[in-house]
Amino acid sequence: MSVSLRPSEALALWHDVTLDLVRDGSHDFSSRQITILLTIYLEQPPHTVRGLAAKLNVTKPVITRALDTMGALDLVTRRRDEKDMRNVIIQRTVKGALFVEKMG
Amino acid sequence: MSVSLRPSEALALWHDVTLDLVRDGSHDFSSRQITILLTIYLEQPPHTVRGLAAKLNVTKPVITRALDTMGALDLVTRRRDEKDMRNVIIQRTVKGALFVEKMG
DNA sequence: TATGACTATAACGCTTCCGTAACAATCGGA
DNA sequence: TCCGATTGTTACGGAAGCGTTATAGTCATA
Repeated sequence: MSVSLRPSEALALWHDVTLDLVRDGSHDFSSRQITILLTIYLEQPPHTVRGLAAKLNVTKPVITRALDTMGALDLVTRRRDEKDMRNVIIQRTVKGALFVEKMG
Repeated sequence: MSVSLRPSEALALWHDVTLDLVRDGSHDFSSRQITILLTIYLEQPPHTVRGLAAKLNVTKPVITRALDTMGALDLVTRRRDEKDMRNVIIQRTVKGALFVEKMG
């Protein structure tokens, strides 16, 4: 299944999605949080705090805090890297996958 | 010009756009603010504070605050309704139109 | 093993946003 | 002409995010 759309229609589609997210009111994510979530679920793993911070051009505490809040909602999980215990590997969850898929 | 895409590709596109917005760091809008902005520029006017609040399912002060911050950036303007001085009509600006178009 | 580099996180003060509640201005009908 | 209803805004206390800085744990190498 695919759709064909012009930029204006893409904006309208985007508008509809964010409108639903805002109207729903269940979660109140910031733009950064949504971007982090999409990065985790759309780009190839493994993801680390440092890697995400570098990719999004933000500081590391921003990533840590976002993972805290999303982890509390069970949208993301953290695990220490067995190979290098300094690293933290961000893992996807079923709930998070369903959430992202729902956006699509 | 148009593109054809499946839901997963739409998510990827969305990801790219928000990623650019976050990486750029020029403005740091919340999801609500972006949704309000898109509503103003994509849906048919006139827009009022009460109307936007009802449509987005948020309280009126949320709209007022968003209009304050976006008005400071010249992305939106307010004007009293001549017919009913209680109402405030939200108007688009050239700068705001360019910003929204840039997103598309 | 001792030291410096590197990772993620915690602590701090600051800013911004939230919802509730109160407020002033305006409308419209009794 | 009042007076209740409606509109947008402001005030307030609390919650959450930010960047900088400091800290604890881990690695790697001399």
